[in-house]
Amino acid sequence: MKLRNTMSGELEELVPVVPGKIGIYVCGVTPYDSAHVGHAMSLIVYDVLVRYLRWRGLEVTYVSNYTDVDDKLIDRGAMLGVDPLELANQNIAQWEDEQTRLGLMKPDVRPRVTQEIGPIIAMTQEIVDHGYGYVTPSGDVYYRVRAKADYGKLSHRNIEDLRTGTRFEPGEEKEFPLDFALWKSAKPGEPAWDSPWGKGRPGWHIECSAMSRTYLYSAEGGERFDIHGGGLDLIFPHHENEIAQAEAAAHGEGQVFARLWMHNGMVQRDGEKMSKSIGNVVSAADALERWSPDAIRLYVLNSHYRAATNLTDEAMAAATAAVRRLANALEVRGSATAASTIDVADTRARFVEAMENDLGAPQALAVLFELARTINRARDAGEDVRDAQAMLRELAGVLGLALSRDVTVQLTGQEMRVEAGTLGVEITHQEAIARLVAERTEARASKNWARADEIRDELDALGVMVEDTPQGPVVRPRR
RNA sequence: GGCCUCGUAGCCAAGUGGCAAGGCAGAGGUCUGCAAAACCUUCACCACGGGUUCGAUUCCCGUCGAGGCCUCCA
Repeated sequence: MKLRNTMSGELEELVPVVPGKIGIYVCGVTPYDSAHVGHAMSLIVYDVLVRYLRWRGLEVTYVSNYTDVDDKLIDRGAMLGVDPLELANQNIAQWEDEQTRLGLMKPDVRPRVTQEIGPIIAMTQEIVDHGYGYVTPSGDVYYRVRAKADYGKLSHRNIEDLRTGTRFEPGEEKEFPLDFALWKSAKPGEPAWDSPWGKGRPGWHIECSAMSRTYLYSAEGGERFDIHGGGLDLIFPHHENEIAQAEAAAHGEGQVFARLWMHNGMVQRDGEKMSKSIGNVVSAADALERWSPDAIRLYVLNSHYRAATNLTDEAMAAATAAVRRLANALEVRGSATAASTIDVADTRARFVEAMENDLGAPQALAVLFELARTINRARDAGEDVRDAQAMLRELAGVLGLALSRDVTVQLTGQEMRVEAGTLGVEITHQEAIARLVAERTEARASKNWARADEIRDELDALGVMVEDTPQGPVVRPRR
């Protein structure tokens, strides 16, 4: 598989550090507020990467963190009058619930800064010991940017470029404006932990260097792991600094740490940046309320992960309809009278080819749509499409699309299939619906079309539509 | 100001130096009691101006426009 490496800017073959295994670290959120669709997009991208690699037989260790103590959390906590650590807990709990609803796999490890203080202090000490960090009289510890000749290699900047516009803030004890905090001494009332430099807390970037080391370095792999991912906006300074810290701790100038850096593009809303000030931020909760998990995922996968995507209501409606199209191709209708002529191996090969090329989910999706059309056509021709449907379900599953999650309900003695999952809508009034559907079936049998149509309107009022198939009526949530 | 992306049909969005994927929407048709679903047909002068080339949407330069980073950000 080839992936675009931000470090080199080139497509690079993914060669596992340890054969057969892949270690991935993805930067998660700082939970000072609810998560939004941008966070969802990011995790969907890496979720699909992990699913794909596992499907291809690799043993993947997937780590994604929470930065649960940080300036913004402290500020927000103070504003709301709540304990910042408690605020983080609440937002993490909400976000984890949303992640589950979005169909995101749980990472193998979800480390939190507050639970990794020991390893963070240890790494900070190593950086200081190796001459890349220094301690100030107030008990802050800074990273000495100028100590590292290749600082800026990820974001392709040099220290002179970066220095433009920076200056010392009053009261800072830095040697150089670009130096960044590894450890911050505690102010009164702030969350704090004991350290060799007094009470304090970790700086922003150190946690990821320390936690990826804890969970992804291995005896065979040494001081490196395979993939580090996150949003494009994290390239500088966050990821640049992670590299600097990890390499300083490892006492190396050559590239160690993550072998391949992946960055996903940003989600825009109606062509504009999502921002609090514009008031156009779509929260994960908003998104889950309006659109199905599959529609959100399909929307994300429809564009390449590195590109910025433009979230519009129309695009989401299109994604919703597109999900339905795939789900419809999985329905069993009629009985087959002929063997299948569909080449599922070819479909699978084209899917793999698309995914191998820098996670080409848009093209992989196109392969699925083509398969759906082929299935529908073959089904109409009376072919046995079960193998093709199984392939469609399998490949959609690799992308994390659940497609239909049909439930069959047995009510008033009549079996009726109710498809709910594809639209993420709960079906209510099941008994009334079942009764009306049964009555409509009778009306249709006696060619009482007026009554049949009237019942359709009544069902519409209950939020569902009824579709007649050779196997009987199917009830779906109304669009 | 510096670094870096991107500008493709009504909308979302792939992609390639040699007649432009896919989805949604639209139009016509088949099927259906009617619908729905499905199938068939149809729908693009690839921002603009130069250049390189036998040939560019694809490479290079410029213009305009959008976005990211340079301070917190998925």
